[in-house]
Amino acid sequence: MPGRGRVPAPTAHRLSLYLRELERLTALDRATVSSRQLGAAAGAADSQVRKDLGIIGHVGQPGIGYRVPALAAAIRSLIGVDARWRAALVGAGNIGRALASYRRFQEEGFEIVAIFDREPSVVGRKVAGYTVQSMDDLATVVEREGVGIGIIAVPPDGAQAVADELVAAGVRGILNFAPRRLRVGEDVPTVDVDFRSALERLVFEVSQRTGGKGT
Amino acid sequence: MPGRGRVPAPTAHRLSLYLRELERLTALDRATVSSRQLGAAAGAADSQVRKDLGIIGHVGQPGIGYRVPALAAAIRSLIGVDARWRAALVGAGNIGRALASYRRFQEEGFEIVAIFDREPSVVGRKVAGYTVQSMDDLATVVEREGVGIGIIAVPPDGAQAVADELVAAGVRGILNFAPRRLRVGEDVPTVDVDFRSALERLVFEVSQRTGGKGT
DNA sequence: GTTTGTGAACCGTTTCACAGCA
DNA sequence: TGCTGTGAAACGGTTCACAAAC
Repeated sequence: MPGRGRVPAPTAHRLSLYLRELERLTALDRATVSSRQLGAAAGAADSQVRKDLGIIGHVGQPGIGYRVPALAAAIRSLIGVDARWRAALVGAGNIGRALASYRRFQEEGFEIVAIFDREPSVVGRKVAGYTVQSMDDLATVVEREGVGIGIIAVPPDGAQAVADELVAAGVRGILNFAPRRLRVGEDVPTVDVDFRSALERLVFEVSQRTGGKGT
Repeated sequence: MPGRGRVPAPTAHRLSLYLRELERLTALDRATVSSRQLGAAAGAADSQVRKDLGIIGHVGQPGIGYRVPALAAAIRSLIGVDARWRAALVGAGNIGRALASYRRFQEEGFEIVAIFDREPSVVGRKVAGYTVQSMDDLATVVEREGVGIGIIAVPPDGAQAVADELVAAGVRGILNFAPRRLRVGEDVPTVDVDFRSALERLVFEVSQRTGGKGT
């Protein structure tokens, strides 16, 4: 597997979408896919798909396409989801509870091993089968359980403090659901998921498209 | 307000982040911001911020910066969130329930007016103060309540059918939480929010950064 | 001195086009 | 014929640099 060079961010995002489609095709017992089909599922041109997959190496067969299981395995290996990842979730509010119950994570090699909350009245409560723990135990649990990823699902004002604690505890990456940009070291990647921003982007598109506003 | 030209997608996204920061500054009673401050809050260069805000017109004052309330109002107007937007939520599962309870939406001019679910056993149940309605009533409610936005929070296999029904009912844009690309008409914009894809992007970054996988 | 607004240069991704292979 | 792999061209967003304004 050659091509250990820099992978552009847009490509990384699309690889994830290709994998999603490959898993669907696996369930349907399809043996091969063309770059065109893959592109349709990810909203990309076929030439784009071939460029993206080029970083993996020569995995396609001219005239045939890509072998579904082999390509899925190659992408998983490249992304790093062929290994198991253990995550700590901070925040037992609405979003935190939904994430804790979200089956799809577990199915894909991600495992939430513990839930934390700053609020004393919430600590000790049962949430989706987990007992909410105190932030005081964060560092201990991260080390003992070998947690690699922190998930932040707390209100914006508390997000930075939680991020600092997660980094100090030894987490290697953060998934942030709080609508606030986190300041962390260069060596700790952060990915933001912001519902409101997504909704605003949508409303903007709608307004541009139809001119009118509201409703 | 000139500059009614095409707005690049990355710019639209950043405008939303600028607005987020402007609201924070408003709460702090700050009168002005510089492009540098705004950039820090959105992860962009100061020159980038000035270019982005350039589409609004001459809103900044050299030597001073941008007036917080005026800029916030200008961005809101540009995005279209100065008007109220009514949304219909489809899917009363984990994510749907979290979204229904998510206060931040309501605060910002977005209002979920009804929740629907295909599952008969769920219809009629109370969720976050709403009574879950049958999909049969979708078109009626969309028209009667003047719903402009559809939110999809159902499993992937049902997403496309729901999208079709929403479009047929007259929705003007779709916020999609299902991990599946939707095929809808060009005139109905779609914005995807995909947790798993976000997690995979994060894991990829971590793997690249540290070389190692897992944990 | 500080900070905006903007044309120009820069850079990286996307698209094109076609040779090569099944 | 169908489809991949890949240089080369095209495109569009980002960064630079500086004149103008406060």
